[in-house]
Amino acid sequence: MSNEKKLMEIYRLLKNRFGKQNWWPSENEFEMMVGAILTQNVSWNNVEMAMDNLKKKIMLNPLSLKNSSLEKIQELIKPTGFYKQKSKRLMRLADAVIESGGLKNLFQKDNLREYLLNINGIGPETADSIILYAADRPKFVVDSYTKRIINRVIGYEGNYRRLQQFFESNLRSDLELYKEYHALIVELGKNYCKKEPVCNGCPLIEICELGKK
DNA sequence: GGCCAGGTGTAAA
DNA sequence: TTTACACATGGC
Repeated sequence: MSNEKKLMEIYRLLKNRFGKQNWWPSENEFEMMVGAILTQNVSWNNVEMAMDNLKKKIMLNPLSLKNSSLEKIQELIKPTGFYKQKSKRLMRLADAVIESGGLKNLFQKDNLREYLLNINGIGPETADSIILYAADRPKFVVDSYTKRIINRVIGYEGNYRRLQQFFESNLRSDLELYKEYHALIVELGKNYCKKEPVCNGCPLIEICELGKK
């Protein structure tokens, strides 16, 4: 089976099992970006606690963050861990949005990805998540689940760039497909294909090559 | 109590 | 270019 067909078959199986995901879970684009930074190396459950704290203090907008203090932000986002680093990252994000003249202008930059990557604290996954789920542009997001699952199921390995190329060259460039595919991979990763493989009941078991080696 | 979670920056080989 | 390490809280 070609890689193209494997990727679509994996998508079909995941969608059949888990249904439509409707990612990203957020009320607006800025909230989405804040969540993208807060979820770095932390489970979404922790992010929700921090988001609630920020909402209660009406902090989920660029100006409020910029006019706040690092100490105040740190207190509110503590549940997500790495709070000293992440408070600075949120501050830089707010600065970038304001400096760009708002979200519309930010998202319309033709060098959006490079612009985001130049913000200290935004790496490839965070940048691509923002591009896909906030700016609504078809960019395939790769995370640790993606690397592990593709390695186990297809036997393909590589760094971020290589994995992203693998998906983008074997899938049609489709906004909704990319959004749902990444969300479905995360859903699978949370339940199966963990570091110690959980294959019992995995929807990909029939095309997974684990154990054939 | 130990492991893991929707990464990133920095330093060093 | 790759690898090692710090960053930190909450759930199971």
